[in-house]
Amino acid sequence: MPSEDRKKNRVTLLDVARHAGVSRATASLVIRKSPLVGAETRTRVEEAMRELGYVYNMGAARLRAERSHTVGVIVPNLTNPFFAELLSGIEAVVDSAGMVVIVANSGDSVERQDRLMRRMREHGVDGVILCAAAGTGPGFLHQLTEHSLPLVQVLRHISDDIDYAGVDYAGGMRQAVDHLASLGHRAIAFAVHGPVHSAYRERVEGFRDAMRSCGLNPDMIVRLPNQIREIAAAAHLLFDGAKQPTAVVCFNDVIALGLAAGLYDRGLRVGENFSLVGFDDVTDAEAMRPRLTSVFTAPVAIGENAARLLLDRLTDPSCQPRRVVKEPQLHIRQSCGPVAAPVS
Amino acid sequence: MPSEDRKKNRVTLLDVARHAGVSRATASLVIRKSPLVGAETRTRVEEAMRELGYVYNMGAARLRAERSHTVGVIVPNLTNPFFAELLSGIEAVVDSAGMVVIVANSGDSVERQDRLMRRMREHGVDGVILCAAAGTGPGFLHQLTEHSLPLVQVLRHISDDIDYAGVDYAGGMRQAVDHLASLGHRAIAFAVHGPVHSAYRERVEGFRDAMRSCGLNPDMIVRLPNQIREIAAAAHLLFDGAKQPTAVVCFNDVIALGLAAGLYDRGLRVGENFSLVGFDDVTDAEAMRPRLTSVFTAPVAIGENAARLLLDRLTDPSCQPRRVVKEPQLHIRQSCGPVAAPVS
DNA sequence: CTCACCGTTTAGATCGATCTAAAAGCTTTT
DNA sequence: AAAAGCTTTTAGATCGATCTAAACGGTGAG
Repeated sequence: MPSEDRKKNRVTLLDVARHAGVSRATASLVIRKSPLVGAETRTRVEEAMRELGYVYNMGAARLRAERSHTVGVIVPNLTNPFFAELLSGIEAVVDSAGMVVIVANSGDSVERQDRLMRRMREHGVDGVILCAAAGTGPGFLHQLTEHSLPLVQVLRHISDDIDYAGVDYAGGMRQAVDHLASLGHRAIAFAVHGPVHSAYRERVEGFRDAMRSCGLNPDMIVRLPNQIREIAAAAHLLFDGAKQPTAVVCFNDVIALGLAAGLYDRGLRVGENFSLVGFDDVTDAEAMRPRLTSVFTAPVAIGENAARLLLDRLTDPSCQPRRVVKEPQLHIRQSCGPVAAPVS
Repeated sequence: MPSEDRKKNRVTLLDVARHAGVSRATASLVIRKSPLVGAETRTRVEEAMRELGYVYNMGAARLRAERSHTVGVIVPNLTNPFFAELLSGIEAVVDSAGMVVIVANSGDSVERQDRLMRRMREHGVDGVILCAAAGTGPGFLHQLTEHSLPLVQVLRHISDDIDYAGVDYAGGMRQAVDHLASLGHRAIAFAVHGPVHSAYRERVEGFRDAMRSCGLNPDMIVRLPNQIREIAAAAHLLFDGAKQPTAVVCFNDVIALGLAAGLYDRGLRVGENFSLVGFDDVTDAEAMRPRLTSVFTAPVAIGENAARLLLDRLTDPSCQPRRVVKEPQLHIRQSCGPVAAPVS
């Protein structure tokens, strides 16, 4: 019977209102669960929505209300499992606040990051969670907040004036070094790779401070290839220096896994005549043999923290900038042992 | 007064037009790179945009043009590195088409998936890439496409009438089984876990078919715990049956890594007296020792395929449903060897 | 009887872009 | 000189919601 062939099948709020015998405004109030509307009217409208199969049009709402129920997330690398877990934590909290996540990958390039940030603003996101690309200056961030775009830094810290959710890398390094020192190790190397950003510097400085406060030489820092598959073959770099390490702290678990493989290839037995500590504690740490002792940095929890920080700021845009820094935790497994005879 | 700034300071297309001495409509044409507008006018408008610091308002544009430049992606698990790579491939293609990705996590629950899909429609996404939660019926998908929502299935195949990007799991299984058979293995188990969905069934059936066509018993299917950390301890399940396997094909690399650890704990030497083939070829396959022989399923490329499929459908919504099925590739490394003396 | 007041409902303006159809400016043809 | 044809520009309607300020019906106080 209803053969009024509308160009679009789209059901609008006006259709719902008419069907329920009220005005557009009232129907709008029902949707937004306003207490202003009478109980009987409410049920009538809700029923009409159901009968017509109405779907809310955020786009129209956002235009008027200047609220998009959308948050942007920019990370430097989506394939890294660590960022995947971070994203997962963010998504969970954002979703439960009834909002959605727009995700983008800066590939650690500031130019791309610039473009993406512009796109985020074009899409009218209510706020952005940013793991800044290496080389991002504080000016870039302040420029955004001055455009009154709520912003949260995650994992990489650029400016004190802007919310930040991250990890106490220095504390994590202290735990790793203390653990190795307590096993008798004195020549401990630090294996790094990847782009240089605030988290990188914090880890390196954290390692050096920890070594110094144990009275050990903090300068055995070994740079490895960025390509994951080249790490194993580069394990020899650990022993190219003057002083021969008996243990190594790794910048992350990717390096730890690569080095474990490379050390195995060189005939060393990790956990017996060489010790290895990872960083991040990805799920593989538990799966490899020997099980990897690693500093757990709880990426999912950090993502949740970042999202909560942003949601808080959305409700009160003028509150003081906050820092939420999570204490990591050393998970001791099998990859470290007492210091053994020096290796040739 | 930053909140007031937001309203007052917002530069609209009208401001740009006035500043350039043209009408709103002309300015709009310039933005959309229409050939209709004169060269001199174009540069004048572009200059005005730059001077005023104009940012495009997608929200307003979408309302009128019914195009949001947004695609939804729903995956069953964000923390799984495999899906992270998939997402990465999708994001790259979508981004280079000038659109953005809204990502959501169904947690393999059809109820959540239902909610998320509704939210996607509320946000007016132009299309959705869906890795359907286990238990999703074809009716759910058809209901969506009948609402004229462009849809692409990825990795899990529910309906033939809807675009699909995935992997030839059966072909991958054939390669894995053939490889083991050529090494002399005749008692080959298949280790599975996780929820049952189309990809699950395809892998299981692929394995069974491959075994049958080698004249081998296809029924040694061993179910392992879903929890990653429990897999290693469950390795004994492989040997609980009547027939003792000399090799195992794994449902994915997560299982392979877990079993490798568990077999090591039982004193078996993978690649020497027991053989192991993984599936997916995550980056860790290369990093573990012995290096894992695994079937590479190219998640990034599949994500790219899915995104391209969706973009094509957006430009021509009425084209025939297509299937893009990628052929996986067996990466032979060190975890398989010739059949050895039966294990006790 | 009027007025103020309450909870509820509504008409009409509004957000910032795009679309449509027509006008304006120019050249070329009749 | 008028008509026709082309390119370029524009006014005004429009998308589907929210916001504002006022109206509405009913009650109780003055």
